[in-house]
Amino acid sequence: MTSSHHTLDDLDRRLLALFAARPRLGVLEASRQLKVARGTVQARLDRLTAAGVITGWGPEISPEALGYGVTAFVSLEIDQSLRQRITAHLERIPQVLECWTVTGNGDLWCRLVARSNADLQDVINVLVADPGILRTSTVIGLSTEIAMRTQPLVQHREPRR
Amino acid sequence: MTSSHHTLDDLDRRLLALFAARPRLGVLEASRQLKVARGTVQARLDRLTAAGVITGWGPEISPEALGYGVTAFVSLEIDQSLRQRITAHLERIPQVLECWTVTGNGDLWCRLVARSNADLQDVINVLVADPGILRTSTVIGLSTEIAMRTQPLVQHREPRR
DNA sequence: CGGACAGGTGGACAACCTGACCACCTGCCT
DNA sequence: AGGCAGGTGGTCAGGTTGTCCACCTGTCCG
Repeated sequence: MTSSHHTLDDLDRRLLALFAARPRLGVLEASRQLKVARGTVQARLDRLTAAGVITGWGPEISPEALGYGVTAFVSLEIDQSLRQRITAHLERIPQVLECWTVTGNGDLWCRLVARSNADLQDVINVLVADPGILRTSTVIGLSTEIAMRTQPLVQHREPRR
Repeated sequence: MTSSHHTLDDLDRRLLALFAARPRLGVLEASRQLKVARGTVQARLDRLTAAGVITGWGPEISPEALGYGVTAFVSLEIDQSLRQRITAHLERIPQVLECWTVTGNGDLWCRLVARSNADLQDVINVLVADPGILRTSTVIGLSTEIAMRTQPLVQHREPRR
């Protein structure tokens, strides 16, 4: 089931930590710092990418720096038969950054951003324009306690089971 | 208030779209594709970074590929006076990928990952080990309808107001 | 035991890219 | 008119990349 997943060894972890800290580092420089051959770093990177562990190197964008200072989480209760259309609808709204189908009453769960609380209202209005959306409940993010991170997970050594 | 934010022009947008599509592209190659001088690309990138729009170039890691196939969202109701200690506690749990203070009953909102539903229970047990956590409610992510994205926002042209 | 195999090493090469300059042009604000 | 930010092409030396290669090591297996 949760079968084929890549298991990291120590070098992988050091590699990922290094690149997380200094992403624009070249392969050669990285190999020097890790004290391994350049080819090794290259091979590891290729393998991690092939395994899907590394999904990209994209520039990370801060919505906040673009003026979208408000983040909100919205639960949507929807007409299940219209799910397809609704997700397509959501996809078309740029302020919807993320969306999951979840267990519980809220059938869908979305992350929104907006320029202000007033703007948030506008965004939600666009969002609920689809009549397949029966009910929504919104929660506003006040402050980030832990920003999205994966390094602790990467560095985490699962105890032998 | 939501004052100083960087406004993107057309070139910025094209630049970001290009690098989002092919992140490992060099500055020179990018300048060719965008048909501008190399220095321009360099300057834009520097400015976007200085403005905080680009926050990083880190390798993006897929928890899923590492075997953490279960994602859950947890709302925590906490003893407010212990907030500090609690967030410190959460920070120490690798499976907590993200955490916000939010409006509403759930005082904190967290994103967790786990290797399986059984493992999720273990993670939650660790999480609620802190007695300052009064109540939790968990919702499991069943499927990703829209994966975390910022490009639509970047490409979005706000209508003149 | 001997082989096959994956993965590491160090070295070599030409082709290419980077960072740091420069002089110069343009549009815009004052 | 002057100042200034930002764009353009160009130069340069030095570093980096992709791609080979031969070779070594540990492990799994018939």
